[in-house]
Order: sequence, then C-alpha cells, then structure tokens
Amino acid sequence: MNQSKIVIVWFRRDLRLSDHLALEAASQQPAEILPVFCLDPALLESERTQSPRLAFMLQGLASLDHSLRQRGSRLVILRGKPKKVLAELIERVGASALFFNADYTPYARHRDETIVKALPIPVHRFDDALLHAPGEVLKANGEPYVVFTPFKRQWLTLTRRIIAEDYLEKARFYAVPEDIGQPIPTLAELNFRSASIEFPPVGEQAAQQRLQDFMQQNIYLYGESRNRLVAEPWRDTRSASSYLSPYFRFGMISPRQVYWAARDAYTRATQKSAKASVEAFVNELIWREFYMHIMYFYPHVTTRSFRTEYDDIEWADDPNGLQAWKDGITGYPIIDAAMRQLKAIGWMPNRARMIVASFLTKDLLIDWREGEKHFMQCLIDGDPAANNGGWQWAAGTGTDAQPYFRIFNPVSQSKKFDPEGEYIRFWVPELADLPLKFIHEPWKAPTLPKDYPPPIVDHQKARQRTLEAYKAIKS
DNA sequence: TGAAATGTTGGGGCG
DNA sequence: ACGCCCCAACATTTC
Repeated sequence: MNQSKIVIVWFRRDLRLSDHLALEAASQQPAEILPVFCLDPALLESERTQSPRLAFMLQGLASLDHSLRQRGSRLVILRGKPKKVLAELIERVGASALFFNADYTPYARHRDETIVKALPIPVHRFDDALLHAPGEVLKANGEPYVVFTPFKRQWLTLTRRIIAEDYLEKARFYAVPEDIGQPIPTLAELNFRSASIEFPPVGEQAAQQRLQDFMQQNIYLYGESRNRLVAEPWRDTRSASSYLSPYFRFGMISPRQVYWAARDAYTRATQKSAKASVEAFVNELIWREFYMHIMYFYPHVTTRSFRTEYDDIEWADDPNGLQAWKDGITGYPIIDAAMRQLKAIGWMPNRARMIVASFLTKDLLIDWREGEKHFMQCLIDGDPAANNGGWQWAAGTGTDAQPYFRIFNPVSQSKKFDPEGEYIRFWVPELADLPLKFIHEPWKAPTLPKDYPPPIVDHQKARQRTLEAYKAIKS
C-alpha cells in the first residue's frame, strides 16, 4: 500500500489535459493523480473497430503519454475488461477515488453503470463531452427534442464556459512505478493489419494548432466553402472544412473550447457573411450534440430506424453493388472519388458523405446499416451517434430526416460541388485527362476511359424503384 | 442540407 | 401591326 493518497483519472474519449473536467476535479483532491487508459477487448473485437481509427487512437495515447511524462508521470495502459483491470489497479496502488468523463453511447453507459456499482471506492463522473449533456436540453414538457431547429434554439439559451487553465499547474501527478501497466501496443500486437493511412498530425497540440489556424481566417468562409469537396483536407490552405472531427472523436480538444473560439471569431467579424459563416460552423457543433442526445434517449436507433415504420422497407440484396460502392468502382465519378478518399485517408468532407449515403440508400437501395458499418470501419472520426444520425438522415428513416423522396442526383451534385472536377481528378486518376465536359458523366464521352467502369445503375430508373419501395411503406 | 414534373410568363420569329 | 407558336426562363407543385 502506498503512503501517498492516489486518485485515478480514467481517460477514454478525452485524450487531452486542458479543459478536462474529470482531471480538473481530481486535481482539487489532496492526492496524486494516476492517469489510466483501458484497452477493452470488447471494443477491439468489434467489427466496427478497424485499424485506421485504432491507429489514430494509439498515436493519441502516445501523445498523451508524452505530455504526462513532461509532468513527471505517464499514461498507464491496462488491457482487459475495465471493471476487472481497474479493480486490480485500485487494489494495487490503494487508490481512493476514480474520476472520469461520461460517454453517452449505449455500450459505454452500460459498462460505466456496472463499474460504478462494482468498485469499492467513490466514482466521480462528469459531463464533459458536450457543452450541454443529455437531459439539459428538454422541451417545456420535459421531453427530449426530436427536431433539430427547436433543439438548437433551446441549446443556444444555455451557457457553459471553459474551465480555468490553472488546475494543471496545481495538479500533482503520480510518478508511476515501471511495473504498473503495459506499453502502448502496436496494431500488429492487437492482431490488426497496419493501416496504410495518411494521418493528420495527432494529439492535443496538433488539435490546438488546427483550431487556431481555422479560427484565423477560414471560419469566415465556412458558409460557402464547407460544401466544397476538398481532396487533401489538412494540406489545403483554402481549408473548406475545419477538419477538427478526428480530434473531437478522441477528445483531443474540448468542445467548449471550440465553441468559445467560434464565439470570439463571431465578435471579431464585421461583415454579415463572415458572421453567417461562424453561425454555420456553430450549427455543426450543435448537430453533434443533437445526435448524441438522440442516441441517448432513443437507443433503438443503433439497430433500427428512428421511425420504426421504415424498418419494413424492402432493401435490395446486392452484395456486388455494396462492394462496388465500397471500392469506388460504381462508374459515377463523384461517388468513386469520395469512396476512394475514404479508404485512403479515413475521412471525407461532409458533403461527400451525404452524396455517397444518398447513392447507397437511394440509388442502390441498400440498407443504411451497411453504409453506417462501413463508415465506422473506415472513418478516423467515426462516432456512433453522429454517424448513425447522418445515415438515418440520408436514408430518410431518422429524426429530423429529409423526406424519403429527396434523392440526390449524383451528376448534378458533382457539377455543383466539384465544378472544376478537381476532386474527381485527384481521387480517380483514370479520369484525370478527361475534358471537363465529361468529367461528371464519363459515359457520355466518345470513348469511356480505359479501366473505368460504366455506371452500375441508371439513376433515373433507380430513383423510380426507390420511390416505389418507400411509397409501399407509407400506405 | 433536392430534383423532376408541371405550370406560367413573355420575348421574338414568322406568316 | 397582329395573332400564333415556340421555347427559354422562372415559379410552383409533386415525389
């Protein structure tokens, strides 16, 4: 048993030190802080966890560990079921309390409830992942919102500030003995193939840098530029997207900090369009919170449609179509460019996500859950709630969803959001030399470029088929 | 954060 | 000069 009192801070989706509620609370204790991360075999074995996001996370752990070492401690890695390995650690070091930030997904809630009950020491849980936690944004009758706009209106009436930075100076971190925990494993040690993915810089510092860069200038263009299809998001100085989502996913940056940085940017803005751009960005932050609330209050969305009547849709059984979509060989350049970008860098601009989701569900009439799963496997920012919300929106089965008859035309979307064909040429090199006139619909060219397939579906026919399939539900 | 089908309007060509 | 038609441009409805 150790003489000095020890409290454990359990890091999960909050791989940072700044503006971290659990860490701040732990630092008020007359005790030393032992930072821990658990590699839960259940998550490693999930078919939704694949190497790209896992690799991003492992680098994030290394980065957090590095910061902790500068403070005389280190990140203890435990492998096994959290309940078991945490109990062992508590016993081993004689810890007096456990601190962590809440995770609102159904799996995490169940896991955390069990742990709180089982552990012999006090557990302190904090609402850190959102500005306003589930339950804090409710209708007058006490029910959760299921429509975005009124949710947003209510959300904006609430305030949640950044916490003062000085807790980090007061915090005393435990100098962890060498024989506690394990080293951060490699992908191979976790039985994953290495991800041949080109990452943005990982970690809290990188996230701060990204935020600063974005708030400097590009946020003021966001209103127009966010729809632009950007081929290389972290190299592109025109930076149509904030490209903060991977950092959000692992809490390498706090949502409060991003929100208040945007508010400052709003204050500095003079032009109307600049202010509107900031508002558009803040909207995206609120969508993130909205979907987490939805999954919290309506956990059935993880397996079924939010509007359960849509569970009866007769989806097509089309493994070849699904594979062509995943591989980016559908014959629709905009679809193929986006899907190849996803595979290559684990990320897509939001507009591209909407276009390919509409194509899978409405043109191929394939179950949105197939797309949801594939996105979770590929995206470095893959978040269960946001991803599910986005897919159900696209499929028209969700809360606040677009009507079922709203079907994107992949060619007109392509012309509208990639007018010069820049994005297509970058990700579909077979088409690089095709004149602009044919870049969005190469089947109209005198000869189809070598190695590029004809379209796997006729959009007009597919559209009719989908309208009928959805109409069958309504009657 | 749709797209297609259908309706309406108005300018211009033409007998 | 007039009426008629065509059709682009825009508006509205429908899916």
